[in-house]
Amino acid sequence: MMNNKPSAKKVLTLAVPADFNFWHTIYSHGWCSLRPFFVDKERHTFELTMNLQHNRVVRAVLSEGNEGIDVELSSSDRLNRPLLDQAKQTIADCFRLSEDFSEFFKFVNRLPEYRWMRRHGSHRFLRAPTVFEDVIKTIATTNCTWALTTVIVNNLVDKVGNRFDETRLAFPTPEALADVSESFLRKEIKAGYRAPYILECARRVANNKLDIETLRSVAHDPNVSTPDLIKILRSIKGIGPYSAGNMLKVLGRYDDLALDSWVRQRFYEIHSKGRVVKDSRIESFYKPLGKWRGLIFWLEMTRHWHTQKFPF
DNA sequence: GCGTCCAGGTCTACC
DNA sequence: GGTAGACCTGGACGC
Repeated sequence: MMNNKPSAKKVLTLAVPADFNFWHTIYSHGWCSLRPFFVDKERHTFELTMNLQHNRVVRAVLSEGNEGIDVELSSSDRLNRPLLDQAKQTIADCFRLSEDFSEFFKFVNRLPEYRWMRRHGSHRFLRAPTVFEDVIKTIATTNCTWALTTVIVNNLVDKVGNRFDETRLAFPTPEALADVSESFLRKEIKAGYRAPYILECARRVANNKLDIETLRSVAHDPNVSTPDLIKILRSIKGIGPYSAGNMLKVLGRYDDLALDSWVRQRFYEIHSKGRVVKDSRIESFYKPLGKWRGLIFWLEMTRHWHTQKFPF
């Protein structure tokens, strides 16, 4: 769908919880530097372009306001009440504004070495408008440099995404991705051996064989165990132990460390004077932190990012 | 300039 | 169940 002439605009403010920190949430992990997200360091705004109902593409420019998140919405279509509500809900989901962290704060408050996490405000993992987008981006992070991840995601958005205007596009829908060929994903998107994984996931979602968008609510269901949730995630080809752990955090479960080479290196620097240690050593180090260990681990590894407004 | 290594891993075959 | 090898790409590094 071509939305070349954005005509409708709407300005509003989203209320935020008391523990919310706008920039620390945006820089909670690397997602903010992957399109369609965009950090404008000159204007101090955060942009996202999203697919909404009936294939409409809406752009949101967000900034830190006195009363919450100031939002400027643009669309080529009339921003009627249902579209407006969906845009607000999508932004709230990306920032996970409805997630209650009071239990986490009580937990870290008992631990002097982690008490700073209560005031820090980077505990809400930024996530994409859809679980599908989070999964495809996670697959794009595996076994490659961050530079290649950026190339893959940029190509997906530029070549398969829904257009908002000349330069801004939303992430491809499962239906759009399901329609491309494996060779296109390999050669044009540079996804390499990940191509069949991306394609299979898109086709399963597009054909209603995988109900991926319910996973956010499933993750908050206390009756679903983490091993069961991992089993569901691992059923998606291309999602291995690291990717499942990363997805758990994005979904809202924190009892997995999601070890990759970057966090391992950070652990070595912080806790073993740069000396390489076994994964089991890292696991046992954080085991006493129970269901919050994945979150505490990540916040500790990335604490240095937040000494500046734009860490990367 | 060229070759090699490895990076924010996963899958499959084989034992 | 554990492990070795293959897999795309591109940047860093040594020569």
